[in-house]
Amino acid sequence: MSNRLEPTSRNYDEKLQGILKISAKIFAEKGFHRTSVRDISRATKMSLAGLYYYFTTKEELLYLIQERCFVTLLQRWERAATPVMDVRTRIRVFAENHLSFFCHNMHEMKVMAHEDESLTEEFQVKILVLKRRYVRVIMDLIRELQDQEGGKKVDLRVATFTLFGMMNWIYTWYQPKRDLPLPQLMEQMLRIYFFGVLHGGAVEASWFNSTSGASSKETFSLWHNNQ
Amino acid sequence: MSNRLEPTSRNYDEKLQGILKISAKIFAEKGFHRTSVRDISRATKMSLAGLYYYFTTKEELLYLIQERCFVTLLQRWERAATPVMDVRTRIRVFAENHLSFFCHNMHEMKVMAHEDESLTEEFQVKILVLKRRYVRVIMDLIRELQDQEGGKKVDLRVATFTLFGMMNWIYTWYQPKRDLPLPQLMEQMLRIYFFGVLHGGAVEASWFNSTSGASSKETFSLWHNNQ
Amino acid sequence: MSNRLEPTSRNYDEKLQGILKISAKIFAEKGFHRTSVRDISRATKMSLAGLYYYFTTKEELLYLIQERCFVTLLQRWERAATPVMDVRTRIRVFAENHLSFFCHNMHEMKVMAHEDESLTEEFQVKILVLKRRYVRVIMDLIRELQDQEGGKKVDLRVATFTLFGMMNWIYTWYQPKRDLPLPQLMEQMLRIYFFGVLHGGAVEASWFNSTSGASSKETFSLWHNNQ
Amino acid sequence: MSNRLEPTSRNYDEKLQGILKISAKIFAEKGFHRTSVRDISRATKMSLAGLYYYFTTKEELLYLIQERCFVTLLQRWERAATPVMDVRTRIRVFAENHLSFFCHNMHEMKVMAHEDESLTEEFQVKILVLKRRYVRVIMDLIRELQDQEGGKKVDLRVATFTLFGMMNWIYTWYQPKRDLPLPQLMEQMLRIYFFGVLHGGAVEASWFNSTSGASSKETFSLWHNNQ
DNA sequence: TATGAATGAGAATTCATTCAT
DNA sequence: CATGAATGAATTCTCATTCAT
Repeated sequence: MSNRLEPTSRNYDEKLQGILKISAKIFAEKGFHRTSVRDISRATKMSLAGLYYYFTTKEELLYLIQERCFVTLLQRWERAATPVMDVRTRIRVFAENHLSFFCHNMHEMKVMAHEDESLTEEFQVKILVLKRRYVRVIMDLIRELQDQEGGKKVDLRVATFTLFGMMNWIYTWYQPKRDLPLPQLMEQMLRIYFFGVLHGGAVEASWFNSTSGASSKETFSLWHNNQ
Repeated sequence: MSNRLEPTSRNYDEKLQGILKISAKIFAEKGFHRTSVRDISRATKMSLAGLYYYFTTKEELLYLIQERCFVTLLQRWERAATPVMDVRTRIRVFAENHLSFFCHNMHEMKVMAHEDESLTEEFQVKILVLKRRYVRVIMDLIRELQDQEGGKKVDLRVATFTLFGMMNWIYTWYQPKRDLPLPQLMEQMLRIYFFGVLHGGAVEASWFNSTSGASSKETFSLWHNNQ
Repeated sequence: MSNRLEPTSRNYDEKLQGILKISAKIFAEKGFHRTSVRDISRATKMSLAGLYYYFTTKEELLYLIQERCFVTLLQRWERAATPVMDVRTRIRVFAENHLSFFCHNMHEMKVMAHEDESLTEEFQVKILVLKRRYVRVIMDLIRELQDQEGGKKVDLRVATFTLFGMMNWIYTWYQPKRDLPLPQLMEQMLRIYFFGVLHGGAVEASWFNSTSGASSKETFSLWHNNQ
Repeated sequence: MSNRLEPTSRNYDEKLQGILKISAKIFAEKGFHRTSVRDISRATKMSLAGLYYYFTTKEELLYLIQERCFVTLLQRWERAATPVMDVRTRIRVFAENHLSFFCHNMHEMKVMAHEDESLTEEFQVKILVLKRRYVRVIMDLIRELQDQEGGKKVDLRVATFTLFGMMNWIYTWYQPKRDLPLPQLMEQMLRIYFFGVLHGGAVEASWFNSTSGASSKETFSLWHNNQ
C-alpha cells in the first residue's frame, strides 16, 4: 500500500519536522479541510509532489502532528512527575505540563483540540490509544485526590474533562499581547479549578509556588518542540 | 447579499427551520467543510437547486444556524434573569441557560463551538457582534461578583473563558448514556467553577437549588429550539 | 455512495448513449487507461464535470459500454435463433450474430475484447455473469453438435474458445478497405472453423447460404447499436 | 535515444533479463499502463532510479520485452524448420513453435498480444518490422499450401489471422490446471485449423505425430526464454 | 552501478453554484 | 417553489523521470 520506504536519515527527519511544524501552523490558521496541500507546498517552498515523499496522505500529515503532540506530552509528563510529590502537586505538574506545551506549541495544540475528528478511522484509532493513556493519567490523579480528601465527591469524568475544557479552550480566546503571561494564566486557572472563582483569588500564592519541584520558569524554558 | 425579497410565509419559515436543524446535525457530525450541499440535499430530500431557495451560500447556512443560536440564547437569558436576583444566582441562571440549551441542541452548539472560524469575514463579523454581547453579559456578572466579594481577584477574562471552556468542551466528551444526567452535570460544573474541585463536593446542595428562581425542571422543559 | 439519482427521461438516455458511443471510440483508439476523462469531455463537447452527471467513475463508463454490448448480443441472439433450426445452422447464426455486431460496432467490441481486465472487481463480476451466459450458449451448441456427429471429439473448451479467438482477433487486423467485405469474411471464417483450411474452400457455398433463415443482408441492416 | 554507451558485461545482461522477466509478469497481470515503474522497483527490489540504468523509458522496457519475443520466435523457427519438410509439416512446426513459446512464456506473450498498441510510434515501427517478418513466414507457407492443394481457396489474410487469433486468444482463457496439457492443446487446435471442428476429431493421430521432424517433447524442452 | 530526494505534468473526482424550465 | 442538467475551479494524489552524490 504505502509507496515509500522508511528512511531514517537525520536529514530526512529534520525535514519532516519542518514540514510538520509549518503544516501545523497552517492547519491552525485555516483549518485542516480548508488547507490544501498546495498551501503547504507554498509555505514550505517544496513542490507539491515533493511533499508526498514525506507523507502519503494529507490525513497522515495531520496524524503525524497529533501523534507527535501526545507522545511529547506523555514523555514530558513522565520525566516531570516524581512519585515523591503529593497528589495535588502532581496534578499541578500535569496541568503545568499541559499548559506550557499548549502555549509554546499553540498551533499544534489547536490542531489537536480542533481537528480531532478530521482523522479517518484508521488514524483516529491510533490517536485514541494515546489520548486515552494521557487522559487516564490525570483521571487517576484526580481519583487519588478525591479518595484522600473524602467527603462528597464530584463525578470523576466531570472533574477530568472540566479541567481539559478550561485548558483546551484557551486557543479560542488567548491573546498573548492582551492577556496574562503564561505562568500567571496557569496559576489562575489552577486556582479556579482547585478552589473555585469565589475563593480562588484568596488562596496564598505560596501554595502554588513552593510545592512544585521545578519552578515554572524552568519548565517553560524547555518547551519548544521543534528542535 | 441576497437579491430576492425575504419571503415570510409560515410555510417558508417552517421549511427553513427544518433545513437548519438537519444541516446542523450533519455539520456537527461531519464538520462544516466535509459536508457538501449534496449531503444536505440528500438528508432533507430536497433537490440541490431547491435548497438554494432557502439560502444563497453554504456559508450563509452556517451563519443562519449560529445566528439563531446566539439570538435564542440571548432571548432566553433576558427572559430568565430578573434584576431581583443576587449576582451568584444570576451567574448560575446564565450557566443553566447556556448548558441547557447546549445539551438540548447539542448539534447546533457543537457547530457554534467548532465551526466558529469557518465563516467568511462578512458573516464572522455579524456573529462576533452577537457573541460579544453574549460574553459581555457573563463578564459583567463576574465583575460584579468580584467587586462584591473583594479580596484578591482572578483576572476577568480568565474567569470568563474558563467558564465557557468548561461548558463548551462538553461536546467533545459528553455521552448521555454514560455520563450524569444534565441537571446534575450542571450542578457539578457550577460547584467546580464556584468552589473548586477540592471543596466543590462539600457545598450543601441546598445552595444550588433553593436560590434559583426557576427550577431546573422548568428551565429544561422550554428548551427545544426546533419548533 | 452514489451521488446521482437515477434519471430515466428520454433525453437523459439519449445523451448517455451518445457519450457511450463516443467514449467507446476513444477507448478503442487510445486504450482505456490512456484515455483521460478530459479526452472524452473534449470529444463530447461537454464539460468535465458535466460528464459526471452521467457516470460516477471512468470505470463505470467502461462497464456501461461492455454491459450494453453483452446485453444486445444476447438479445439479438435470442431473437434470431429458432428451435426449428438444426445445430449447425444455429451455430452459424450465433457466429453471424457475433461477427455482424462485431463489425458494425468495432469500437465497442474492441473495447470488450481488449479492456476486459481494466474493470475493477465489482464491475468485472457483473460482466462475468453476462459473459458466462453468452459463452454457455455457444458451448451448449457445440456440445450438441458433437453429440450428434459422434466419433472422436475435440475438447469442448478448446472448440469454443478457438471460435471466439478467431472472431475476436479480428479487431487487430481487419481493415475494411483492404480485406474482404463482412459477409464473405464471415463465410470464410465459418468454413475454416467447420471444415478446416484444407477443405474449407471446397465446401459448396450453398451449404452456407440456403440453410439460414435470415439472409445475411437482412441481419446486417439491423446492426447499428446506437439508436 | 540513449546517450550512454551500451554496457555488455555479463552481469549487466543477466540483470536486464531479470528485470524484463519480472516486468513482463507485472505487465501481464496489471496491464502496461496500470503498472508503475514503482511497481517494478518494488518487485525487483531495486531502487527506482537504479532501474533507469537498464532502460531509459518505461516504454523502452515494453519494447525490449516485445522485441526479445519476436527475435526468439524467429530464431527458433529458423532453427526448427528444414526445407526438406513438406508444407503441412512446416505449418505445423510453425504453430508448435508459436504455441510452445506462448505457453512457456505466457506473461511475455500476453504482453505481446495485449500491449501491442501501448508502444509509442518510434518503438511501434521497430516492432512492426519484426512482426511483419514473422507473419510473412506463415503467410507464405499457407500460400504454398493453397497452391499445392488447388481448388477454391480461402482468402490468405483470413487464413493467416484466423490461425493467429486462435492461438493468441489463449491467454484469455487457458488455465493450466483446468485445461488440456499443452501438447494436446496444440494438437487439437491444429486439427481444428486444418480439418475443422466437424472432422478434426476424426483425423488419425498419426498424421500429427509421425510427420513432424522434431517431436513435441523435444520442442518443449528448449523453450524457457529466461536464461 | 546505485540511490534518496525531488519535481512538472497531469490524472480522476468533487464541489458550490447557476439557470432554463 | 422546485428541479434536472450543467459548469469552472479546485483538490488530492500519482507518475515517469531526473540529478547530485
